[in-house]
Amino acid sequence: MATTTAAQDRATSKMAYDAFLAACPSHQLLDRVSGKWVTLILAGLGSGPDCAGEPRAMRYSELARLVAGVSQKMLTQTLRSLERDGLVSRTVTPTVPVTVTYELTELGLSLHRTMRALKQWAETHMDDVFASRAAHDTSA
Amino acid sequence: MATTTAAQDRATSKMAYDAFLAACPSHQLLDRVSGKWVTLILAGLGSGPDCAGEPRAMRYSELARLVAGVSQKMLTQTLRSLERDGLVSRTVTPTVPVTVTYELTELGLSLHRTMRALKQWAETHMDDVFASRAAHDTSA
DNA sequence: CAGTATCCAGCTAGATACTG
DNA sequence: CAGTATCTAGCTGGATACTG
Repeated sequence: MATTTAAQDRATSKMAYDAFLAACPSHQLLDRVSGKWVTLILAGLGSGPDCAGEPRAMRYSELARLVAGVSQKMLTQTLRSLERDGLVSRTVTPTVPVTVTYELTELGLSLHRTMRALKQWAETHMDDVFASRAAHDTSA
Repeated sequence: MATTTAAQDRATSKMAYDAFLAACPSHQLLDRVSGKWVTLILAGLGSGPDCAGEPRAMRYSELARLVAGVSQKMLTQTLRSLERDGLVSRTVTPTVPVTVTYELTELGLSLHRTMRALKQWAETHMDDVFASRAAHDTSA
C-alpha cells in the first residue's frame, strides 16, 4: 500500500505551490499593487492633481487632499511601503513647520506607465463586464 | 461664520470621493483582478497547465490540480465570478459523472494579454524592488 | 505640517463536512 | 466529478486621539 495518504499528498503539493507563489514575481507585484490605495497614490504622483497632467512631486497634505477618502494611517503606511520598495522618494525640507514631498522614482514611473495599460483595458472593456454581469444577474 | 464644520467638510469630500471610486473603471478592474486567485486561474486558462502554452479549456479538477493551493470554495467562487463577468465560459457535458470545462472568452483572453504586460514588468523590475527593500531594511 | 499609536469592525479566505 | 454549506481565524483598513 501507499506510504503517504491523499491528505499528505495534498499538503505537500500545497506547500510546494505556496513556495512557488512566494517566488513568482508576477504574484508579488499583484500583492504589492492591489492594496486599496497604492494605485491611487501612484496615479496621483504620476498624473498630477488633476489626474491627467505630468508626474510631479507632491506634499503629504496635497496627496491627502487629492486622495480624499484616505485616512492618515493608510496614506502614511502606503507611502512608507512604496518608499521601501524604491517606487517613491521622500524628501524632507527643514522649514518651519517641516515640508515633506513625495515623488515617483524612475522605477515608480515605469510601473505607473505599465499600469496605464491596465487603465486602458479598463476603460475599453469594463462596460462589457458590467453588461455581462447585468445579463447574468437578471437571468438568474 | 461657516455653516459647515471641518468634520462635515471632510465627510462630504470623502463621500464624493467614494462615489468617484465606485465609478472609476480602473479601480473596479483592480478590485476585480486583485483577488488572491483570479490571476492564477486566468493565467492557468490562458497559458495552459505548464503556464507557457496556448490558451485552452480545462476541467474543474484539472484547474484544481494546476492551482494547487486553492481550496474548493475559492476555486468555485472565483470561477463563478469570472463567468458572471463574461471573462470565462462554463460548459457542462452530461456524461456520467458530469464533465465541466472552463475556457477564456474573447474578453477574458484580451484581459489575459493585458495582464502579460504586468507580468513583463514584474519579471524585469521586481529584482530592483527587492534590492531596494533589502537596502532599506538593513539601513534601518 | 506631517506624522505616530491604539483599538476595533468587517471582510476574505481557509478548514471541514456533506451532496447530486 | 464537481460542487455546496457552515464556521471561524486572521488580516486590512477605518476611527480616534495624541506629538515633534
